[in-house]
Amino acid sequence: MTDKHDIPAQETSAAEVSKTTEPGERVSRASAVDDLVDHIRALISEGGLKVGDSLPTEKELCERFHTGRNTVREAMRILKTYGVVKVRPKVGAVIIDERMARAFDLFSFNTLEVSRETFVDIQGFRSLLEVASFETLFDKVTAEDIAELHQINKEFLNVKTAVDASEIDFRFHTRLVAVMGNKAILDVYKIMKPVILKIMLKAKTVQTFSTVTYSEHTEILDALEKHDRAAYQYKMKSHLDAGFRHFSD
Amino acid sequence: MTDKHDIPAQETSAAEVSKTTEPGERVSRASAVDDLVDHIRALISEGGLKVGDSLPTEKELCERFHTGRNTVREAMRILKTYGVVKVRPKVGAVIIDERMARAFDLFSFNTLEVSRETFVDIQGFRSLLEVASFETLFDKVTAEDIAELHQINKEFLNVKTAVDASEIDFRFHTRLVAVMGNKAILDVYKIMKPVILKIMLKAKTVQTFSTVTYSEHTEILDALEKHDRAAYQYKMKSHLDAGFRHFSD
DNA sequence: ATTTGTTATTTGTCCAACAAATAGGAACGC
DNA sequence: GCGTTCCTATTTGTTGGACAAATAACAAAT
Repeated sequence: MTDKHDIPAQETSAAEVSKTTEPGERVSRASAVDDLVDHIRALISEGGLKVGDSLPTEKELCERFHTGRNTVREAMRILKTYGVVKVRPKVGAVIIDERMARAFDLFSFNTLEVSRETFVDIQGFRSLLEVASFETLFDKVTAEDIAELHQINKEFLNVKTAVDASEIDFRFHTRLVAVMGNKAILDVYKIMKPVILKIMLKAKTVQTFSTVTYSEHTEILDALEKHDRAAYQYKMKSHLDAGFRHFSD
Repeated sequence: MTDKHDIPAQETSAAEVSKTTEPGERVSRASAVDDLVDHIRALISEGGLKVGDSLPTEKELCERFHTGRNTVREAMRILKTYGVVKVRPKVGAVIIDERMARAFDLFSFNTLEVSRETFVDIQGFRSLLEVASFETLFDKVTAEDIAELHQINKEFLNVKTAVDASEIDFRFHTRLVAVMGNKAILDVYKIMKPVILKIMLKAKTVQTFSTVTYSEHTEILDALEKHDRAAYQYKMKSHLDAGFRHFSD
């Protein structure tokens, strides 16, 4: 159920009427808190507020949107959790942008194991971004890209822990995705980082990284450099599929 | 390791003491809400709770952790925002794992004033998700998918405004992406909705929707049904490229 | 068996009060 | 003038209580 505010859902039909009968007031379909979050977001966008600017105080928000302070506080709690505002007593709420950090926090949350479905979906996504994208990749890749990728790959050879190795592995794949020159795709890839790291770690030991992974990467780069579509697709696909071998649950 | 949800707040010096002096009670450095979030997280991991299991009611949490209900509610609001629990009246809080969707949400905050670069990137992304994905699409598509897609497409014929038409257009493409059965991909597609709608609206009038767009969709579906790769890629690619024709800025 | 209505429980919202933190100014001393 | 200390007003943090809204579980009626 789409109980969240992730879907704008215009729904301009003014069927029900606001109880407060304030002229020009929006009709609320969702909860008061979710409505308020939308209002505050609008306040930020339409007011052109930037990082460092202040939001109105809780009391002012209560008055402006005709709502209780607890509702305001729950809305602010959402924005705080999103990493969009930072609140301190007396000084109030100032706008920040720590969303990327928050995205990573979500999965360092050890309380919940990442589900197998999420793993499967993410690997499918990667397959699209790294295998099926070969057309764009071949189109845009430069000699500098290849050189940098080789550079990153070399770091496998003198790495100590599996965690460090998985970081390098991720850097390699991120750099590859970056070749496409598409910021939206790159951002999405970065958001998936925590899960991708878990996949990489689960599948490999340090030895594996410095031998198998290293040579697979090399083969992938060779195919990329030669614009050998069949080879690239085959190598990259089996490279990604390797992440699944160590799944049992 | 960012220990807190808000501000790390290093300050490990245990200068202050708990005022309640309850024996065995933890000394709280952070806020009551953050403490409670930690407690609930501990409750989840130590209790081995999985997706689908229920958490105690708000009242029980109040009693168990000696805190007020508003504090409990703010803590639950954090967990809800993390996508870790889903709360419904009467039923209470049930553990879920929607963290990936929430992570993608974070990044969907800038919907106002999209730059041309963003437009280009999003269209490139769509091209990957809808054109380059043909392998997966052909693999997973069913007769029901095709039927539903035709159903959605038919709605173009009796639509009044361009805004309504663009909604249908988006539904069509979303349903197509859903064929892949990958939740992560679908979530990403959904957060791109505001930008995609703008692209669709900018490129078309109502007439265009009910004629050109409708027939292009039909051709795409035919190619999809026949598993005609070349035709599908060509039709879909030119369909998406059409969105660019009306750009001038 | 299905529908309809009732009830008890749980979450949603609002209010009022007080505690804790602190920015900003006042008073003071040098 | 300049810095320090103290005070105060403002703002957020927490709690408890009250009522509304939603709804699962059950009972009653058809």
